[in-house]
Amino acid sequence: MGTVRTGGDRRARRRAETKAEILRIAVELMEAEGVGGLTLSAVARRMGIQPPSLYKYFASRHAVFDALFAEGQRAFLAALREGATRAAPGLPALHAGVTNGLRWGVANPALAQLLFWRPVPGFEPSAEAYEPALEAVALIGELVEGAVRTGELHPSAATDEGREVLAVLLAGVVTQQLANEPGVPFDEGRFSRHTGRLLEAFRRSYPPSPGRG
Amino acid sequence: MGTVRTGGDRRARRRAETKAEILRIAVELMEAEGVGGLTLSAVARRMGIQPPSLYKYFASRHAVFDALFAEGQRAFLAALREGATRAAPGLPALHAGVTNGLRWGVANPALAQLLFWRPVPGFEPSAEAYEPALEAVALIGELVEGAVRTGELHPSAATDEGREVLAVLLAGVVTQQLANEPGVPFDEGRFSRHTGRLLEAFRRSYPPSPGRG
DNA sequence: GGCTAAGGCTAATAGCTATAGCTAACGCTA
DNA sequence: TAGCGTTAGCTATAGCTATTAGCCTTAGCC
Repeated sequence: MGTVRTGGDRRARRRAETKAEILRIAVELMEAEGVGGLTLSAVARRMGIQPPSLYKYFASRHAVFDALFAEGQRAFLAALREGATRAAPGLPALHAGVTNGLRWGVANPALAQLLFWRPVPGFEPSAEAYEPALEAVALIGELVEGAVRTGELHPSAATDEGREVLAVLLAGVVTQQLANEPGVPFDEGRFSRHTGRLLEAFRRSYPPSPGRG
Repeated sequence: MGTVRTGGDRRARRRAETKAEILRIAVELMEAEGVGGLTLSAVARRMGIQPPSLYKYFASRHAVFDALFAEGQRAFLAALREGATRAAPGLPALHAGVTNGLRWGVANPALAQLLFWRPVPGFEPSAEAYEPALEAVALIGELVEGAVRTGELHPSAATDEGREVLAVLLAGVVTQQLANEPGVPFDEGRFSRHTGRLLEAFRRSYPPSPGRG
């Protein structure tokens, strides 16, 4: 069927640029109107084209959300990684990674809501989009294990239990901050400013020498 | 301008019943389709009437959400109170109240999402609907103060900081449980089952005799 | 028992997603 | 550089949605 396209350089680049522009505008609108309030019509208006033209780039509104979910997961994972590698291995890396992840979440409320809540009825991320989420979970697990290896946390921190408790803390910070003080930066947030305190409580819940907690 | 209706017994009761039925069906649909996915058309279909007829009972879709928000807040507050009064004053009351509140949240996912997240674009609860939320915050504050008075928590727990940290823990449990394991009951939830552990961590963060934590 | 208002209806508007099918021009390939 | 296929736009349309306007019947209060 037809010629196999090997080159397609310029066209492919234009197409990728347009897709990126659609996603960029979508995020802007989601931050203004709410994640579930995104309409393709509004995106098209902003771009100066007609709504059906968007379907040349994304198969459906859900496909746009899926691309945003994937983009968000990758960015969140990158934030975790970047924070973790900036600090010394062990507890400092865990602390810095998680804090940088939360910082990203507060700075990117629309994408963060897409990742942590279920704001779009009927939307479920595809397996590909969800893959970096698994990586993020794995990375956090490794960071906890690192702190166990350095003797800063009890080994029981690196179990399902420990990871789940940590996940609750992270989700709690992002949720409260985004739900109650949208737009307020991380360092000034009435809830996000307790991140350090909460991680400290986590540490104290898994003291390296058992029996002293 | 017309006659002032003082009686209106039967009519008023029928009307109240119909409004309650609308809200009941709305909750059912929200649990099935997602909170933001509620449509008045679906409610009307389920009731066997035409969509415009619903406007005799609620001024708009947002008004339905407002009524649900108010109902949810009252129920959540009641759950907190009921749990708290069942246990001994002090830390047990705080523990029991908060746990019962979370239990309500997990058992009522649609209403809980409406209270804790922002799932409906453009919807902001009215002042009346929000009033019980302030009461709930006040009640939790009183429970913390109670535990301070009994010497089970450090006085600093009864500050904005302590209340905010507690709020993060509660929001975290509900968020993770509802987002990742919808439908799973409280006692079996991968996240909700850590409620006790998290409250214990909170307690340990505010030990009565300072300097030992 | 009569009148009023409640509570249903249909019709119509405007906005949404999504599909179908048309057309012009972009840019790859020969 | 000429040709041609694909792309990326368009309009029209179907089938949803919320919401308003206006009609009409009947329940039930006084």
